[in-house]
Amino acid sequence: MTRHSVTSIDVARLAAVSQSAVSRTFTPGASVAPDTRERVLDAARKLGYRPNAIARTLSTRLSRMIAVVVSQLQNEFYPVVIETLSQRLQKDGYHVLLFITETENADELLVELLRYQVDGIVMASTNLSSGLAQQIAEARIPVVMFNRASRAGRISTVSSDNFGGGKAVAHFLADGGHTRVAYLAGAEDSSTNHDREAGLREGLAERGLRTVARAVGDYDFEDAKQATRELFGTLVHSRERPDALFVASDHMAFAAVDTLRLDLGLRVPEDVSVIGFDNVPQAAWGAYQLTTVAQNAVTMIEATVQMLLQQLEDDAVTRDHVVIPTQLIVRSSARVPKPAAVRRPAAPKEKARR
Amino acid sequence: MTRHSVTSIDVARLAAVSQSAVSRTFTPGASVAPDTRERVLDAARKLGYRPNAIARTLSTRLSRMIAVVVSQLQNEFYPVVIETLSQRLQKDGYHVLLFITETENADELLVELLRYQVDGIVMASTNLSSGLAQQIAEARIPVVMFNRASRAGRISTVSSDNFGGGKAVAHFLADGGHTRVAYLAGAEDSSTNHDREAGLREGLAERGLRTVARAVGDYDFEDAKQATRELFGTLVHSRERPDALFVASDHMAFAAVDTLRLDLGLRVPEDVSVIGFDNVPQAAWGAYQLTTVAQNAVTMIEATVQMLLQQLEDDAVTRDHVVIPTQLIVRSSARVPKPAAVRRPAAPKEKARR
DNA sequence: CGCCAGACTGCAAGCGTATGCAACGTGAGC
DNA sequence: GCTCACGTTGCATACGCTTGCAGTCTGGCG
Repeated sequence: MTRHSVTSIDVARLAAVSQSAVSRTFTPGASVAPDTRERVLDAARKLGYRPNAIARTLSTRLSRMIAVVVSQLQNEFYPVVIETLSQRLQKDGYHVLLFITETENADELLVELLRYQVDGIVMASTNLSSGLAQQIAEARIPVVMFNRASRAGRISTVSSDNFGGGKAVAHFLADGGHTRVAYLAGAEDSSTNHDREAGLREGLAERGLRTVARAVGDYDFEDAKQATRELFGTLVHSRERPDALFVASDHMAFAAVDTLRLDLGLRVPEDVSVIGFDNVPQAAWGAYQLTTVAQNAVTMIEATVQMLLQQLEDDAVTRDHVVIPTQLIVRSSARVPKPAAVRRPAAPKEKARR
Repeated sequence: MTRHSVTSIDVARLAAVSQSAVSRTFTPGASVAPDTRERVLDAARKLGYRPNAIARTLSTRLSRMIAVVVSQLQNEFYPVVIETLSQRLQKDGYHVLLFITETENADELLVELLRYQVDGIVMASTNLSSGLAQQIAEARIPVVMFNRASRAGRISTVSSDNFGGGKAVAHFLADGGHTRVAYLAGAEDSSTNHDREAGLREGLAERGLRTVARAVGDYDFEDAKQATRELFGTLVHSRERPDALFVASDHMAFAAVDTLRLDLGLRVPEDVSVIGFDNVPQAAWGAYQLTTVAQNAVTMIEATVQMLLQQLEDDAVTRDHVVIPTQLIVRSSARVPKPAAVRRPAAPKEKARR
């Protein structure tokens, strides 16, 4: 009465071979004579045999499962990431054990997760205490931090060129004639937020400008609305009102645009230019047409998977930091520099996307 | 040199007890004397011992893993579902093995998945061949179809009252004085699409109306744009142009609104009322303010998990069909019936949501 | 004081597969 | 015809844990 109790032994019996032979026919690269293999496959088909991956894991110490830890699923960027990553891993025969954590610090979850003998871990927008990072390194299980730089230095990371992206925004805004740039920050303790802001500041500085205001949206939609009100609320009719807003994520940028238009009665981009970060699918939606910095999710994921697989292959935990270039996608939520006003070679224009 | 080679035997040795004792201290409800338990926990802590869930699974035949199969991750509804479901299952100590499939028919994936001895399966917006459904039933592993009615009758389902939702839309539109209602369909072979459309038709019929046009968007954004052009393209200036459009999902509705406004120069809702289905977070965004039929994801998931856990507990595969009520969320993408014009008790108004 | 129930504990047999090792058979090469 | 390499096979053990069973020990009760 147990679930699916057809084992390799049953198959062996029916095929009149040893259990080893059955195991071998299901192990790529093992030595089996063609006709016994046929006999085994026949028997397996007749009995509805499916190799037990759990038992195999126990024996080989390889589960072919990769843990993916994500927070921030409300951010439209992450569904795309999960989808792409999952399919990419499936292509290589790996399976995704998904963990969603509300908190950024996922230690307890991770401990739970390690029990499952996952072959590797991808942490997307999640941090790891250095203590646990240490433990994991000792357990020799490869980890890649996706879209986060680690504080615990021993861990590999894949991220976008957040600094460069911020800088590109600064140049674009400056070239567009904006002089009062505000920044709507994400989570203060995240490397993404930090780098994007630093890039913005440096880029502005290069043009003799600096940010005139700043508020924190914590990568949250509602918080971003509130932050936008903080930034603009009292200045709607003032000359001191910012004329541009760089938002640390598209997700928050939508909130900002809504608030500017509907709560505060400002026009985007006529009164305020808004630029986001991520280039989520919704940024292309007609009502927002968000100018934004694209993260190349596919490339980032490819790099992530490569790093992971490499480590698995070598059976060695290494450390590496890959930075993927970003690209400014120009739509219409921010005033576009007039060709004459461009002081540098034009910013890259939006490429065709499907 | 193996990964994490601390086993219960190591702990037993250090604590000077039998390996069984170690196992028992990590098995809730097992009989262990308080002081040996202490000794074991001490030793475990010293060695960094973590019970091996794989070995436990092999022994108990319970993996505490639930497979979740999803397609359509671009539809904003599913990230919400995955997040909620994942956290709900985590709460009960289950883990999510995630499979993303582009095709609606996920047979090959499922086979792969069954090797992992998952305790249960949730299929979200995915169909199962009846052959495989049969196999799974024989393997006695519980399955719940989420947001899909099964063709293979032996499987439990949880879905919204799609028919009722469609009907509510029909009444709302009719009461709003619309007379030329068009339908933008999802995937033709999906129960959701079928039921929503049937509800719409019946609701309209009750008001002496019927749909005047229909196109298929296949639950896809780009396809929905194209479908919208088909429906309105040649009729923009015609009196025969539909004055209302019911779209089978919010995801497609955004595409429809964009197309109507930007490609075709029509106003929403002044020229055309648009109503969606799902009530995804983006429906509340200022630029769309989509009137839509809410699916109560939390309730649906709770029902799903209950059905699953119940079956696991009873160790029996049962079949049940739960239908969760839907609710019309009135925003401003569709003309609202004037109080005087309402022929029935007013449609439920939008509730406060956070 | 003897007896027994009950709480602990350890032993050992699984759970289903992988794989090193030795045995076997075959054909090639001489 | 003999030897030997090599491809194939089966045996037996290991992977790390759970759990039925039987034994030990304790305290309570008559």
